[in-house]
Amino acid sequence: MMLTVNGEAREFRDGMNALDIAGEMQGDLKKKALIARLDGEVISLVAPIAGGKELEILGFEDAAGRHALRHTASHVLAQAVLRLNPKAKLAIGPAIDNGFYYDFDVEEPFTPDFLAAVEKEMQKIVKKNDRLERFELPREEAIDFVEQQGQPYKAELIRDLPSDAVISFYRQGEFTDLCAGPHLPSTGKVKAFKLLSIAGAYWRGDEKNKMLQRIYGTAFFDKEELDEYLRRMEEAKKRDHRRLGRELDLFAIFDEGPGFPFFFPKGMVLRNELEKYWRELHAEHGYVECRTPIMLNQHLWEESGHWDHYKENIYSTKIDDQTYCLKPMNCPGGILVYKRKTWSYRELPLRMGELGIVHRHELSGAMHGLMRVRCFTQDDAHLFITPEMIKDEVIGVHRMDDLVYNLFGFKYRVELSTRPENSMGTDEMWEAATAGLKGALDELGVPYTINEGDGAFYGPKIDYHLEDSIGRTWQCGTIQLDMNMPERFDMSYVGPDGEKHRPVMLHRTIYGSIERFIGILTEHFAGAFPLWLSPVQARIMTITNRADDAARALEARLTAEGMRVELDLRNEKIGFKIREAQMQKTPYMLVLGDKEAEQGACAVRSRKEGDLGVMAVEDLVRKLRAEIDSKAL
RNA sequence: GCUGAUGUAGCUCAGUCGGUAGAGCGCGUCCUUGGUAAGGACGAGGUCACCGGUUCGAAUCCGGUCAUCAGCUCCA
Repeated sequence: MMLTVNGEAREFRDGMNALDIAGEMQGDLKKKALIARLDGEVISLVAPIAGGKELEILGFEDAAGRHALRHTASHVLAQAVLRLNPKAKLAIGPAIDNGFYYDFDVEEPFTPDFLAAVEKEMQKIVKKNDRLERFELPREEAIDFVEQQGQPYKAELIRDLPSDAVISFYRQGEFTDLCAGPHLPSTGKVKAFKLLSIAGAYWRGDEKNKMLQRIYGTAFFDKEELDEYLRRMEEAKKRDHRRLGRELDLFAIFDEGPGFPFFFPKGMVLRNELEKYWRELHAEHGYVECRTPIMLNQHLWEESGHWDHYKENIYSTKIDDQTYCLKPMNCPGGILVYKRKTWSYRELPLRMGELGIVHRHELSGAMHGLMRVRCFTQDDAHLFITPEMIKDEVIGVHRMDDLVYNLFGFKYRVELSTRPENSMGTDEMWEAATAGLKGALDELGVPYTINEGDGAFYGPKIDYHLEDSIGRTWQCGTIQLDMNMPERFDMSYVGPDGEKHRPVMLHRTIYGSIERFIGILTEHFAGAFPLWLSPVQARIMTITNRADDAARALEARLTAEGMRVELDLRNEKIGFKIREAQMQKTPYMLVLGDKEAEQGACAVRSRKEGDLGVMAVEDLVRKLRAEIDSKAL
């Protein structure tokens, strides 16, 4: 059998699998090379390989290798659970980004003690180092096989596979699981693993289904990697915005208002700076701004379709026999602003922004610090455009998104969300709208994934996702193309032909919500915000009270420049004052002793670079001014 | 909303078998006037989340409620 291995043609015996081949090649391969790719696709090492194919032997460092490791770890987990609880029903157990999980249907929920016992049992399985063997069964035999094992969820999975699907199983010791692979060759390779948590999860991710018990874990090829990962997770917890919000005195959420965040004076500086930048940016890009009421008559929400599609999330109250709703979205208000007059095509595009406060009654379990709240400010905008303008306007909005995310040094991921089940409008509208967004993304050459059925009820959308400190992603920016609201509200503009035409609406945000964005920013910078955003930009501290007057003069000078300065005249040692300012992530610490007071200078310390030496006050002002104005990171 | 865990001082946490609470940091007063990440002494501060039950007696045991955390579902 001729096979091209790692780009080189080689002769092998018929019936060999990737593992055998890797074994024969041991001489020129690293011991770790145990994952393979066949004709570009990652395969199980124990799958048989025919001649005339391209085989690439990969190292464990490869992402596919880690994926196989974690998938094998999830099988070991399931095997261990079955040993301790033979009645457990297995659902699914995939590898995920940083680990793996397995879902079980059990009579009694798992306890932390059980988790520890499972981990011990897993160690036994790893020690035994059983080989994983792959085999295939025809559909009916496969169903019989899993039913004999008392695994109804597996039978359901097989029944839902397409009729031409290959149904494969992996066996290790006494345990066999339905699985497409690939896997590591034996359980002994799962050396460094840890079970992390227990959680509930609905069967097939549908809340109408039974809630199963999920065990999360992670696995690495060696102990050092695992320890390093666990250490990084611990470190990441220190960046948690809920913790930093309290430590840096920025914001908090109290029991008295679940999901309703409070912003303290320092947190308000962040908000105000973000809003100030937002207004400047939008003015530059041809936007105007409006403001619409927080509370509006229910009739408006019925007309917009929100009442039909979103009422579980709407807060409402009766006023003089009429029901009023706290707005969950800004668009109907914006539409009323649009409809106040007749528009000419000459006036379009109309780009109208609004920092709009919305209230949504989110499920209690969904709340998460500032990331998921019940009251937030969207940096919203509605673009009223002609159909011909769609592509250019979407591209224009994307460029603003890109500009803003780059300003903060964010990496972002783009998703295109298509028509959901519970939506309004015609197929034609949805197709046209989706094609419009797609066309813009393709023209921009932006990589994106498609999120089937996740659009807004009135139109498809492009979403921008940003990462938090532990790698969870949150949707921030969005561009939603809407041909439904203009129809429902009978909106129009007068075209060159003197006739009325239907405009198209673009709903969009860049920050998404000021609250969520501040949460992401706080974690991204670990509280050490760039100078232009820092709630306190400099802290002036004296060595003895003989420098107090000079310190006050310096404070006055910097304040006159519009800089945010704190004064620390306390009778404390300079080391202590520095420590506190450093822990508060103060960008600049300005130290004044006898020397500096005499010279009209100050000793400058940067939180990043440490002591920068003595600087004349006017030089300092210029330095800070330049850094603030450049919005440098 | 669902599954599990948690709730003690402003913060981080002890509190054994049921006998009405403790530390460190922070805060206040005083001493110390010092050169780039913690100077010292003394002091104040708690309806042990809330409601109910068991008990002679509950931070502790039981039930309920609320909130938080990790997920699921849903979403900016």
